[in-house]
Parts: sequence; structure tokens; C-alpha cells
Amino acid sequence: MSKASSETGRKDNAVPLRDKQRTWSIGELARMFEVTPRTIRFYEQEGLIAPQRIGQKRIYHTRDRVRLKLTLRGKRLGFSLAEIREVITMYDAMPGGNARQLQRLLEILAERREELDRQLEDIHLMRMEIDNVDQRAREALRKLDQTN
Amino acid sequence: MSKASSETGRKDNAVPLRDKQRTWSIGELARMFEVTPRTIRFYEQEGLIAPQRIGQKRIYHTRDRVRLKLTLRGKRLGFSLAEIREVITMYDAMPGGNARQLQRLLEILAERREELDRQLEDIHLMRMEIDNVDQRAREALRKLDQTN
DNA sequence: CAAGCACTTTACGTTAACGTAAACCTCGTC
DNA sequence: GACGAGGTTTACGTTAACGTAAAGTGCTTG
Repeated sequence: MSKASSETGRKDNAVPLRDKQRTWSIGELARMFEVTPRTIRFYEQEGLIAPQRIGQKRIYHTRDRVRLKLTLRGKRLGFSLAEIREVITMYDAMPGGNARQLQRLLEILAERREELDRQLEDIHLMRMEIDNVDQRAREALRKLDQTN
Repeated sequence: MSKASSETGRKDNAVPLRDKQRTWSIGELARMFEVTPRTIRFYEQEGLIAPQRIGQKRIYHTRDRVRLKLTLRGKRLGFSLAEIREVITMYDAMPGGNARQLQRLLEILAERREELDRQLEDIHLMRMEIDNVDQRAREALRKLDQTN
């Protein structure tokens, strides 16, 4: 994907335990995750993040950082922002959610799990395909080297 | 993903060995893979498939069917059509390709493999995340059941 | 206090991957 | 020979996920 292949080289964005209370600006987060501020604002607009405000400025807490990470991970797996939001917002409404909401959440989770399983299968097949082509390319190269 | 989640229930499109020589119309293929004819024509326009023509009509052979399957699999994994084409066309130019082309193909394959590995990791993490939420949702439900 | 940097909002632009509609062939069949 | 089912081309429309540009705010640093 132009999406995925352009994300070669993920940044290590682990945060020390004692930084649990740290906050970040939009620019800092953008650099951490190698996205633009625009992207982060867009996710907020779509209801995926809800940073604190101090005056005009957005302040991101650990909670927001985690959400962003989950969102980007979901994106790499091909999920739409709408689907990601569906899970994230329900996750939020959980402690206190009524039984119907919880049941619905379980359904959604089951769907996601199935989707992930399908992807695992796809990855397997794709890998075999790639290994196959790889083999044949190497053999073709060997034959070229021999005749030259 | 609207893409993926709308593809719940993949069709078994295995083809018996003695059907290796069979051909298909665009409509048949479309039904097999649960896409519209428009989609298949679009993939042709983008250089991913190149069916035979008899008069006006497109005739699809096993080779085309395989390509379509690979394309859709790639799509489910989030690859763009451009990336898929890059591999498919090089795969075609292989028997007879020069050394530079083959080397390039090996590079592309390596990239794809890395991308797949990243996706595997993402799936793992995502699964843990989902299992986690699932647990908490079930507990919340249990507590609700107890108090009622 | 001017300059610069990081942030803000608003709004229009862009790209990929098709959807959809119209208008036209070409069969087999009733 | 009308017609219905499948196919065809052409072309404009749509949606998601941002990119990009303009114009303004607020701090701090020389």
C-alpha cells in the first residue's frame, strides 16, 4: 500500500513509566508517529481522539497517544477510520455501559477477530507466493551468471 | 475496513484440475470473487489483468483468474493496485528478464516481505488489544448480571 | 519591537478505487 | 422480430483520507 510501504521504518515510541503523566504537543506526537499534524487533527475531527485544550492549543495525554497508536495500527491493517472509531468509542463507554452496549461491543470484537484471522491466512498465502517468485528469480539469475 | 468487513464469507473458488483449461466470462468471475464486473474491468485498465478478446467480449483464462485472486488478496492486505501491479508485471517479465530487472524484483519482494512482517506484528498486537477489551466487557457484564 | 517558531482555523484541492448511468451490440428463444 | 440476459464503451459522480494554502494567534529571543 502507498499507505503501508511509505511507513518503512517505524519509530520506537516507547515511553518510560515515569512519563505516564507527560503531555505532548501536536508536533511532538506527529514526529513520534511520522504523520503530519493535519492527520492528527483530522482524526480528532473524526472522533478518534479528544485532546485537552489549554486556550487554543491541544494538549495530548498518554490516553490520546495510545489512541493514536491504535488508530495507526488499525490503518496499517486496512481498517477504515469509521471501524476503528466504532471500537474505540465503545471501549470508552464501557465502564458504565449497559448490557446491550456491552453485547454489541462483544459482537464487534468478534467480527474484528474474524477479520484478523482472514488476514493471517492472506499473509500466509501471500508469503508463499512471494517465496515462490523469489526462488524462480534467483534461479533465473543463476542461469544468467552461468552463461556469461 | 469497509473493504474487508464487507467481504465477510469468502467464496470457495477452487477449480478442479481438469478445469485448468476452462475459461470464464466477466460475470462468472465477478460472481466467484464477489466483486462487480466494473471492478474487473478497472483492474484491466490499470494493467493488472489482460484477458483475451473474442470479438468484443473478454475471455478469462486460468492465468487471469489467478491474477485476479492475487490482486484481491493484496487489496485485503491494504496494498495499492500500483504496488500489486509492480510485482505482477515483473513476475510476468521474469522468464527472459535481464539481471537488473531480476535484481529489482528481488528488492521489491524483500520490501513486501518486510511489510508483511510488520503486519503480522500489528495483528498480534491488535489481537491482544481485542482480547483485553473482550475480557473487560465480559467482566462488566458479569457484574451487571449479579446486581440484577 | 520585530522576527521567528509553533500552533490555530477555514476552506478548497487531490488521489485511489471504484459506482452509476446512458447508449449501444449480440445472442438465443419465444 | 421483439425481447431479455449478458456483454461493451464512454464518461461523469462519489467517498475516504488526508494535502495544501492562507491568514491569524501567542510566546520568546535577539
